[in-house]
Amino acid sequence: MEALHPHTHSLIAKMESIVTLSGEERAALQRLPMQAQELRADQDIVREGDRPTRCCLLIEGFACRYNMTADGKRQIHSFHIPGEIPDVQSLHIGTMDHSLQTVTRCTVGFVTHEVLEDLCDRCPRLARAFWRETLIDAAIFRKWMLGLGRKQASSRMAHFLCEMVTRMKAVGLVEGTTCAWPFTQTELGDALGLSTVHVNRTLQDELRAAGLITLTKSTLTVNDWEGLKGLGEFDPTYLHQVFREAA
Amino acid sequence: MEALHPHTHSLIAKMESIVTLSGEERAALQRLPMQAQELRADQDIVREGDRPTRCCLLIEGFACRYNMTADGKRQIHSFHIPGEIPDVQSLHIGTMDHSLQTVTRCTVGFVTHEVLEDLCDRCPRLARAFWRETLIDAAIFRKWMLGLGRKQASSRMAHFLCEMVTRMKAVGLVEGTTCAWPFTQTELGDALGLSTVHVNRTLQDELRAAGLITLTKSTLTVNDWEGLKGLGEFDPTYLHQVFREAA
DNA sequence: CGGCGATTTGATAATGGTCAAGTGCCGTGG
DNA sequence: CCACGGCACTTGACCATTATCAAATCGCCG
Repeated sequence: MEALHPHTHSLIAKMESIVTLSGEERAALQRLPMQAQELRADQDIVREGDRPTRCCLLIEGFACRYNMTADGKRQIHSFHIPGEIPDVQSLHIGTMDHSLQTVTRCTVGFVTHEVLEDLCDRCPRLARAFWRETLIDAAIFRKWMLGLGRKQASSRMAHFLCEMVTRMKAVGLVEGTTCAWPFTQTELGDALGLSTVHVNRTLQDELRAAGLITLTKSTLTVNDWEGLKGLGEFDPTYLHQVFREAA
Repeated sequence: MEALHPHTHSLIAKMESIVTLSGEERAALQRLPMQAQELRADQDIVREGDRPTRCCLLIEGFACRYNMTADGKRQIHSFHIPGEIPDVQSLHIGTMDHSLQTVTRCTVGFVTHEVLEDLCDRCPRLARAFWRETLIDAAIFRKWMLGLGRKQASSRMAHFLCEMVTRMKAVGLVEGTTCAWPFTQTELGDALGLSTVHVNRTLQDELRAAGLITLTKSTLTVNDWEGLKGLGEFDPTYLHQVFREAA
């Protein structure tokens, strides 16, 4: 059975980072019918205005959700890691008010609303877990808003790095103090409300110069977790994870 | 029966703006056991770090939720109007990651988690409606993030005005093109990520000068809805209301 | 009438944006 | 194997939106 759906490992890892699953619930997730698909980087999965009839499970790779202004500026409001269903909300809200896009090459699994609703009916605790996940999403938005509205570029950036490392750690994507880093500086800017130029300068002058991190095109190493946490005023409580904070 | 709980009128008006209620559901809401209380302006109802065992129904008046930076700057991430339960999420997320505060004098009704969970069990469609409400909340956050990260002060402000008028209209708080306006310029700044001074200048130089609005301490009149909408790039779809847009 | 918070206005400073140009890295094709 | 092309990153110079500091006025409530 399991062999038929190796795709659910990341889903289960993610769910277990925010709730405790029973054996039955785990089994139900493992049997979740889905249509797997490979996608290239920078491809829209659903767009603002769409009325999807299925949700997208991110099996492997990274994705983001964003909105755009009339003059073409983009604001990314969330990044998604393997195991997440970035658009569960489409179950309850018909029309997309934003777009979902791959950041890297991705493996995704499409699950119909019908299947998910059936799952929620049969396993009310899973329904609550999905609700909980959307609520944590909203909590992340709130902290980002605090940064966008009231913090300096360097602090905002440090907070963002702490958040991503903590979330990745929860699903086993961090090795010691190092993790894969799939984001370009342009994407960082679109998430932090900064220009690419300023992202670059902030990384150089505030984070790398202070020895807080080592960041290459594809890898992030946190050299001084306490320093980074302090600069970003990061407190992981809002992620409401079952297991606490990265080291 | 009804006489015992005149407090549920605004709740029902709000619920009906986002879902269609059956008679039974309406009755269940009307009988909702709660402890009513009067609160002064600018009083915290729950604080970041609390682990509340009840939710707060806003019966009359306006409230806001906010976070603060270490150096005391405040970011308001939502305003709440009568009929809303700003902290429903505490049902599923134990620890508050932000604070809830009155903006004006308020009448609130405290409903225990127990009572709300029982209500959700007995009326699954109401549970879904609450979920839906938290999702709309998140949609509002996303649009605010677009403003905070990527729009100019004037556009952000115009969008905010459009949003509030549209939401108030949905629960009958708008008279023609005029509504009560309970927010100070400092509160506006804390919501829009601007200094009070700049809020004032933006109102003067961009919105009033262009004849878009008339704003006094306590009243807002929209003189040019289309102009305001245009400036704010406002499209009410994201509010996912059952009845569309203000006039 | 007095007092205090909210609003308004002026002057100056700073964070971060824009424009421009150059470097480095990596995959592709000859 | 090496040259080419494109994209991401980097750096410099200049500019603009918005913050900060300071002070005056308005308006409401007691």
